[in-house]
Amino acid sequence: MTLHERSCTLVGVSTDGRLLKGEQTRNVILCRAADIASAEGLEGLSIGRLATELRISKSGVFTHFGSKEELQLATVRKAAAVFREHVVEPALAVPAGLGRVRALLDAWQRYQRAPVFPGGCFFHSTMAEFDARPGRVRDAIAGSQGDWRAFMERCLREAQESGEIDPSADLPQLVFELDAVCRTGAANALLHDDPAFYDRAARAMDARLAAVTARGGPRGAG
Amino acid sequence: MTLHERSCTLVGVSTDGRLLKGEQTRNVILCRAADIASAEGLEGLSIGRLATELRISKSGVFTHFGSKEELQLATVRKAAAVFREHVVEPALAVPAGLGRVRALLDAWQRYQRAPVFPGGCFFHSTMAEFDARPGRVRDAIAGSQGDWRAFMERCLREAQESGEIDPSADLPQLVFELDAVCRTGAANALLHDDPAFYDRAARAMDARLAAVTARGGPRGAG
DNA sequence: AAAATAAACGAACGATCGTACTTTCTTCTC
DNA sequence: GAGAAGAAAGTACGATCGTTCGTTTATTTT
Repeated sequence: MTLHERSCTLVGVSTDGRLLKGEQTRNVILCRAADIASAEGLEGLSIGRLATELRISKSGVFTHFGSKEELQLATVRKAAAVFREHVVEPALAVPAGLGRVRALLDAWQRYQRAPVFPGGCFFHSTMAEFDARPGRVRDAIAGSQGDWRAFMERCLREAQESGEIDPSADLPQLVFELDAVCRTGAANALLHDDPAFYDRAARAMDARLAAVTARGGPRGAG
Repeated sequence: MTLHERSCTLVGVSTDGRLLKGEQTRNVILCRAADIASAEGLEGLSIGRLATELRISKSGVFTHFGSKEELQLATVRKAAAVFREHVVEPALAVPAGLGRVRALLDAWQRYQRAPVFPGGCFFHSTMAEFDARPGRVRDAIAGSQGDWRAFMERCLREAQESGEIDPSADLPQLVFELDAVCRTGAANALLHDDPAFYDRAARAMDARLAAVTARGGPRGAG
């Protein structure tokens, strides 16, 4: 292996491409961290607890990240990857247009209902936790949140350009309302232990979408 | 003063009706506690920090509540009282009907924008924090949340009964959507430090209300 | 003003927090 | 398989957490 090849390898990856032991452990830690943080928040996440639950020494957990803030940032990135896997990728598997929009919203609602995170959507929890706490963690969360809305808007725009969505529809506004309704539905369902809120959210989302897919052109501000 | 009169006096109130010193202090503590919790969460709220900021001894703070959970519960009740004062009472000052509905939504949006809590709406923060954490605190938050939606629905029903709102409108669904949009707008405004989200929320709320106040009867699922 | 009660203090507890070390063991590379 | 590199353990630190206690100071009632 030449020097150039060597310097190009990723950290945590062995010479023959497999994952290094440390990288596997790091991943195990982050999976658990995202689970905990979805229920207890990113501050409730503690290195000692992580170590106890995973039967690793506290310093063993710590050295993977170097600081709690770095652990929190890595956890946010991990959660974003999980979200992409469960929601974004299923949508990308469908051709652009209204079908993809439907696939996206379906996958999103399935993700909210399914216990992929034990404490509900990771981003709903942590966004409320950090929205008034400036810093790198908040920025990371805000970034993920922005990416998500941008992706939703892109899917809607594709459907708009193919003529399946009213050309006069205000897409950022639509994205905002879909986001609001879906996340609030899931939060209420959890808080009141009542799945009916998922249905309310679904109904609202269907209505929003129906209002901009009517054949007869624009129909009010709806 | 008879024995009966004596036994009927409230705790923390002196014989001549004034507030006892302890009750005043307790109130000061709870005001600060609600402020902190709106930004840092009810778990981030710590007795030691409360004591330092208010220049009271830690034990002095503690004995007012007896446990952290009791402090959290008292803080939730205090925040609910503040919310009522800022949002519910201004609406009750207006005669029942569509006018009261408008007053309610106005007061609510003003409350979200104004820094009555430094960390945004207390209930948005704490609901996301406790929605997956069973216990008395979650029950208290869920109760307040339910009361709030019930009150909103009552105002809407008054307007419906007076013929100002479409009789076929699904009020619980409308309440859910108004709630979702308003709270998410405020949360996003804080997270991204962008007041435009308040306007998005306002636009969505106006549209929802307009859809059920149209003179020509029901117009689609809106 | 005296007696009774309430409120606040100050010190200490065990536990846990994040972080910093050194040491031991495992894993990868050559 | 030897040597290098990496991962995990172990221990200890200062700080802060919620809580308990006994004491002292304020306030209220008689």
